[in-house]
Amino acid sequence: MKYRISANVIRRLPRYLRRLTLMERQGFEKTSSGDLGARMGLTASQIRQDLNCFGGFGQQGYGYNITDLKDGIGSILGLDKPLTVIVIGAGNLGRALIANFHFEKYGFQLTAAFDPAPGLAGTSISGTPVLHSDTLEEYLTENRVDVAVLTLPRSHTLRAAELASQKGVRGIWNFTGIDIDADLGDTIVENVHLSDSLLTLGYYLRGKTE
Amino acid sequence: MKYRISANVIRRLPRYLRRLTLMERQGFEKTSSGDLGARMGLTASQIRQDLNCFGGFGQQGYGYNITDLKDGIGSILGLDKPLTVIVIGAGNLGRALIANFHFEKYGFQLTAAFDPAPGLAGTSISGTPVLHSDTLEEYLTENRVDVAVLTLPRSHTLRAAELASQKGVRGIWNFTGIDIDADLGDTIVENVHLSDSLLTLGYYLRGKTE
DNA sequence: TAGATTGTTAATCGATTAACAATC
DNA sequence: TAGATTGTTAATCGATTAACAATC
Repeated sequence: MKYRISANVIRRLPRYLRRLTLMERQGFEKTSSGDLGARMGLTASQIRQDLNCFGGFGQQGYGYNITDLKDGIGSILGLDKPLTVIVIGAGNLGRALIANFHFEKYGFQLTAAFDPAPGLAGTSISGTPVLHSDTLEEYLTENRVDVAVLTLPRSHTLRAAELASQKGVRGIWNFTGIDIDADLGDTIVENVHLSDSLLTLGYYLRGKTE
Repeated sequence: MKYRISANVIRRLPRYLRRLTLMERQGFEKTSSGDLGARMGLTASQIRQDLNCFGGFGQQGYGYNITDLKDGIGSILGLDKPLTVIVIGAGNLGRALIANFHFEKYGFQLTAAFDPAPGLAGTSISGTPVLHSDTLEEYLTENRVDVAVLTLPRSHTLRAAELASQKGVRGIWNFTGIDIDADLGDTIVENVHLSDSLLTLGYYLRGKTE
C-alpha cells in the first residue's frame, strides 16, 4: 500500500461488505457506484474513491461484479485469514456474544471462554468450552490467542487487559465501558461504548421536540 | 442554537462526559483545555471549539470547573430529562442490557421488556417486568414509549420497528445487525453493528503483521 | 460504434489546528 | 500586576464532491 488509508474509509468497509452480502443474497449480480450509493446513502464519487484506495475492482462501462467486490472487501478485512478469540467473562453479555455473535462469519475463531464462577468451568456454551479464570494465564501461555473479548466486571478490566497483552494477545475488544488508556505496547484496543450510541440517539430525539 | 452542530462534535460529547465523570471521582476540581486534551488525546483547540458550540463553560485564566462542565454536558445530552425505554426481545443480549446496562445513568427509564417465550411473560429481570410480545401493541397504545431497543431475531426486526414507529416510538436502538432502511417517518434509528467494530480491529491487527 | 461507468485529477467543503486579543 | 487560559478568528489540513478523460 502506497499511503496510509484513512480510518474513515476503513470504517466504511464493513458497511460495504454488509450491503453487498445482502444484494448478493437478493440475487443481484452487478452494481455501479451510482446504484450502490443510492442504496447506502453515499455519493457515487465517494464509493469510487473508497474502492480505489485498494485498486481497481470495477470495469469501465460496466460497473462492479457484486460477488467479486464482496470477496475483495472481505479479503481486505481479512475474513479469509481467521484470528483466534477468547471471551473473558461469561456473564450475560459474554454469553450473548458467545451464543449469538457469529465470529467465524467475520474471520475469527472463538476457542474458549473464561469465568470465575464455580458452576461454569467445565461446561460449554453453544459449543464453546468455558474454563476457570484461574487457568487463563496458563491457557495464554500454551495457546496462540489473537484477540481477547472483555466482558467482565469493570474492576477487573485493567488487570485482564495487562495479562492478555503480556501474554501476546494483540487485540482487545473491550465491552466493559471503561476506557483502557494504559500503554499496552503493541496491543490494539477497541473500546465498545454502547452508552455513546444511546446518548447520541437521545440527543437527536430531544432536539426534535424542542 | 444558531447553527447546526456537526455529528462529530455530538459523538464526542459522551466521551467528554465519561472522562469528566472519572476525573470528578478521582477528586479533581478543575481542568483546562490543555489538561483535558492531554488526557483524552485531543488538542486543546479542538476541546475549546467543541465546548464553544454550546456557549462558555470556562473562565479565562482559570479553565473549567469539572463538576460544572460535566453537568453542562450532561444537560446538553438530556440526562436530566429521562426518556422511557422498552426492550423488545429478552434473549441473551436483551437480558444482558436489562441486567447490566444502566439506562437511568444515561437519562433513560427502562419500563418493560417483551418476549414471546411462554415461560418468560410475567417474570421480571433485575426488576424490569417481562411481558408477552402479544401485548406489545396494546402496551404502546396505553403507555408513552420514547425508545425501543431491538434485541430480537433478525427476521422480526422490520415488523417490530414499523409497529413501534406507528405507535409513536420516536427512537429505535437496533442491535439486530441488519440495517433498518425503511422510511419510518419521524422515528430515528441508531443501528449498532458490533461486527463493524470487530472487523475494524481485525483490519488493524492483520495490517501490523504484514 | 455509442452509451455507460470507471479511475483519477481538480475543486469544494468542512473539520481541525494555530494564533491571539480579551479577560479572569 | 503578571501569568494563565479562555473564546474566537484565521490558517491549514483532510475528506468529500464534482468533473472528465479513459475505456469497456
